[in-house]
Amino acid sequence: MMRKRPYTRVIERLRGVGLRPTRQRLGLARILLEGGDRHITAEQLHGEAEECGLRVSLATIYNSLHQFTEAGLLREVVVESGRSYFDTNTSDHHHFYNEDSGSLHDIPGHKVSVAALPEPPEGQAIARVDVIVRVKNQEN
Amino acid sequence: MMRKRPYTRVIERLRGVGLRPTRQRLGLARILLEGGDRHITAEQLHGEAEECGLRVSLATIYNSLHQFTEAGLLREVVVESGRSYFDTNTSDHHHFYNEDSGSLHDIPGHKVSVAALPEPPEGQAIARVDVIVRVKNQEN
DNA sequence: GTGATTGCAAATCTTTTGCACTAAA
DNA sequence: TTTAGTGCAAAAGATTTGCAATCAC
Repeated sequence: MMRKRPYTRVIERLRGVGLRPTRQRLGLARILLEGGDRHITAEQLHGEAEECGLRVSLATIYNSLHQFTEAGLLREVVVESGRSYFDTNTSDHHHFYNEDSGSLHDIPGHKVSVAALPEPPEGQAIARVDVIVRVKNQEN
Repeated sequence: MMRKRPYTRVIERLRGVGLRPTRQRLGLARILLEGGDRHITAEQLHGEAEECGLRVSLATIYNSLHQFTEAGLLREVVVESGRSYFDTNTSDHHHFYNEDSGSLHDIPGHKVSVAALPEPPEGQAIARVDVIVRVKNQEN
């Protein structure tokens, strides 16, 4: 009833992190930020954009994913060389990664405790701690 | 004094995991297994092989790295999409990864404790838990 | 011998780049 | 306007593949 300008929230969100809300960024942000938590590759996002009727080149997909990540709207998850996943859940958490299927699932941060980390080498500061629990199907 | 056949140990090691000790595999195994603990890429290993006067194609480097990993002689460490590191230390441990320099350092397994892991999803078993402590140079 | 292994070159796949064109402010 | 953003096509890497030649046993 009150939504005269339906995407106001996403537009504000982009502006808030210093990104001009172009048609492409707006469309991608809606796909990424309005669904629930998910893990997506550049190629998948490209496919979803097309399904939504949004015309975006792969180059722009990559640009946007990196800009969103830099801005803190996404988080990059590296579990497999040669393919990057982007996680729409930016809160403190870790991952289950199934090496057979390639599927990723969140583990809430409070479910894992990493204790007694050693000090990082001189002149370096911890940016993040990633815990990846690699699982396999029991059949194999 | 007693070493009539100098590479016997490496040959046995390869045979032990079911790999025929060819000239290439033997040379690579010596580079990889006889130095201390290290993290190496396919390209780096290729370079070192050449320095040692060992002629090996990149295809064989990749084949060998994967065969050695499968056999438990190496461990693959994924910290960055688009580049694989192979770790000659196969004991229980984790890693510091410097995102500025790309350098990897071991953290002994007993220095980190991961507590209270949730059960993996139905029908799946934990294969390994990787902890990657991402650090950055303080200047940046 | 003969089956495993290798090398080469081409192919594949993901990601990045350069630059002319387009659009947001 | 004018500067940021986009698309395209080409380039760049890393890794894989197909297949004939070679090697270990």
